[in-house]
Amino acid sequence: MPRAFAAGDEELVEAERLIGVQMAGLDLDLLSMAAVSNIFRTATAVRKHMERAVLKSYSLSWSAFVILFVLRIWGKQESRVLAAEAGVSGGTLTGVLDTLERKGLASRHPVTSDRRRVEVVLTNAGIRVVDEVMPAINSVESRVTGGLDEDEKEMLARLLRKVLRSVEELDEP
Amino acid sequence: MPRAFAAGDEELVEAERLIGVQMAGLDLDLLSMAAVSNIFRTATAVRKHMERAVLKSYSLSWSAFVILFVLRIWGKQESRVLAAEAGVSGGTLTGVLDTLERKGLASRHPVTSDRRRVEVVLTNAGIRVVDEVMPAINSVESRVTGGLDEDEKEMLARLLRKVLRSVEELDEP
DNA sequence: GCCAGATTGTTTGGTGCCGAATAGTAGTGT
DNA sequence: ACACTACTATTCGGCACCAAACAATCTGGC
Repeated sequence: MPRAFAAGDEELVEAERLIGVQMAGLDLDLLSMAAVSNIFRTATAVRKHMERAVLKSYSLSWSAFVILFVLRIWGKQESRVLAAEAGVSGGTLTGVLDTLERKGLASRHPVTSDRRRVEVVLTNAGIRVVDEVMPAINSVESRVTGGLDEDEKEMLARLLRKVLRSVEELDEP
Repeated sequence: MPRAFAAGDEELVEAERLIGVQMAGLDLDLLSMAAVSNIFRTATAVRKHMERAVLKSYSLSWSAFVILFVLRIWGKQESRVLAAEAGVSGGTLTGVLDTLERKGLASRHPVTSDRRRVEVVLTNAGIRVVDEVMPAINSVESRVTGGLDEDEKEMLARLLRKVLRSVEELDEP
C-alpha cells in the first residue's frame, strides 16, 4: 500500500510536507490533492478487495458485475445506456457483453423499431448470480465502512455527490 | 439525516432508493452501499476527466503518471516499492516501466549489491514532464472539490482514510 | 560449501479498457 | 427520391492489468 495518504493522519501530514518541499514553487492546493488522492486510493483498495474476496470465485470482473447489477436494478437496457450507467466506453461494453453472453448470464436482443439498437436482458442464471453475489458485496461494503457511524456514512456519500456533480459539470459545460 | 441536498442530487438519491425496492428481500445495508458506490463513481469520473483533459496531450496513462509522481517526490525507488506505492502488480509495473523507458522519462539501473533488484530513476525529461503535468492535475483537483469548503475537504479526506484503514485490515488481518 | 526456501523482476495468457475507424441504420431537409 | 447528418454498435490496435508460472539470485541452516 502506498505510503502517501495511506495509513495514519501523521503520514498524510508528512507526505504533504514532502510534496510541498519537492514541488516548491508550483503553488499546489494540498487540501484538494489530499481529498482527491484519497478517493482514488480508497476506490482502488476496495475494488481490489472485492475482486479477490468475492468476485474471483464467480469468475466475474468488476465491470461485469456492475453491468449485471445495473440490469438487475433497472431491468433490460439498451447498450448505450448500459455503458453510460456502468461508466465504460461502448467498445468495452461490447467485450464485456460477449463474455456475459458466453457465460449465459445475459443476452442481446435486437430492437425491431430501430435496427441499430440492441437491448440487453439478464437470463435467469444472471438474476440468480446477482442475487447471490450482491449480499456478499454488500457485506464488504458494510465492513469497510464499519469505522463510520450513520451520520458519517451519509456525510461521505453527500460530499462525494458534490464532487461528482462538479466533475460532471466540467465534462459537459 | 440531513435533507439539504443540492439540486441535481435527487437523481442519485432516487437511484439509491430504487435499489432498496428491487432488492427488497436481500436485507441490504443501503447506507454503506451508497457511500461505497459513490466512492467508485466519483473516482472513475474524476480519473477519466484527468486522463482526457490533462494526460491525453502528454500520451500518459493514469498509472504512468502516478509512477512518475512517486519517483518525483520520493526519488529513485526499487521496483517492488514502486509497484506498492502506485497500487499495481509487479507484472503491470514491468509493462509501464517499459513504456516510460521507451519515452525516455525513466530508466532502470541494476543494484550491484543484489542482482535481483532494479532501481528506477527519473530522467531529466521525466522531471520536466511531472513538473509540467502536476499543476494541471492539481488544478482539476481544486476544481472538482470546488463545491466543498476547507472543513468539508478535510472531512472527506478523513472519512476516506477511515475506510482505507478498514479495507487494509481486511486484506491483511 | 551447499542446498532448500524465500525473494525479485520478468514473462505469459487472458481480460479490460479506450479512442478511432467502420458499417449499418435512422432522421431531416430539399 | 436523394443527399447529408446524426446516431448505434462493433471492430481494431495498443496499452493496462492481474495471477500464475518462471528464471535468477540471495539467505539461513547444516
